[in-house]
Amino acid sequence: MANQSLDQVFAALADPTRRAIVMRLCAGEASVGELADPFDMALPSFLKHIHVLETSGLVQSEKSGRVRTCRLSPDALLGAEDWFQQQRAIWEARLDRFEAYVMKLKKEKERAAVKRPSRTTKRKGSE
Amino acid sequence: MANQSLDQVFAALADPTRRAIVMRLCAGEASVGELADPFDMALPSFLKHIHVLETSGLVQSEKSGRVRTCRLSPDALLGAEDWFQQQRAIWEARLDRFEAYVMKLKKEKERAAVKRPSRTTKRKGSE
DNA sequence: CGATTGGTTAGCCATGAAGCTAACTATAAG
DNA sequence: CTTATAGTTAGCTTCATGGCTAACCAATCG
Repeated sequence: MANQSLDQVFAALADPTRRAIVMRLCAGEASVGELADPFDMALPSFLKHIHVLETSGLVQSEKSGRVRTCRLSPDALLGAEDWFQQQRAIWEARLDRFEAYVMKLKKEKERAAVKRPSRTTKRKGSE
Repeated sequence: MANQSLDQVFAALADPTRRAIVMRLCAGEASVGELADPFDMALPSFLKHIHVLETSGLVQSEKSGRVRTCRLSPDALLGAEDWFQQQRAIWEARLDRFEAYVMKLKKEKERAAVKRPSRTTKRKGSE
């Protein structure tokens, strides 16, 4: 469910047109026509992008009269951002452990160097 | 250039298999075989995913002997995370402005209510 | 050397994504 | 009522993606 959503959010953001739309909507809501204006693209093609953004949950829209107004719905965006932050947390934890490991190795090497100087300490550093 | 890269990074992350690989690699490097093991997928299919991750810049790999070892290269990941943070910054700035605007409206309405009480104040709240 | 393991290449297929035009609906505007 | 505007639907083409099998290196192991 959340995975499904991540699939769709990332897929939606993989397209430069759609990223541009999201960026535009960050600055405030807009009608389909206003959104489509900067793009050299037929309206039906453009509408598909809007639809992709809607089904990904990144954008909501509502029609009043003959104009459809789109706004960003930031939840999906935040969800994706969370994913990055989780990965980064894991990554950084690992780096810390790795660094600690390297420091340990270094100290052991120093101690060994004191005990028996001049020996090409072979390091078996497979991760 | 950076846009091109964002395209590829987001496209890479739109696939659950590839996200799983990235998550796995956050915990440390691994060989192609180790990475492929949890997945019920033919090796050539799996290799394509690895390749997508490599061309997106998310993963680096190097072959020694007959085993190819993959590691995460966090730059692309951080680049994508930056994109989110920029959008969020813009979004939040807008929200602040919007809130200020609403507060202003509210105060004006209050002042108006004092001047001439009992009148259905029609709000022209477009944006 | 011969067999095994780990990865790779080539090529096929089905599906989906991204673009288009043409034609249609429905609300404003004159 | 008529026309223009804003969006929508249908249907087509083209190309990319994700999966497969079969066959092929190239290191290791026995």
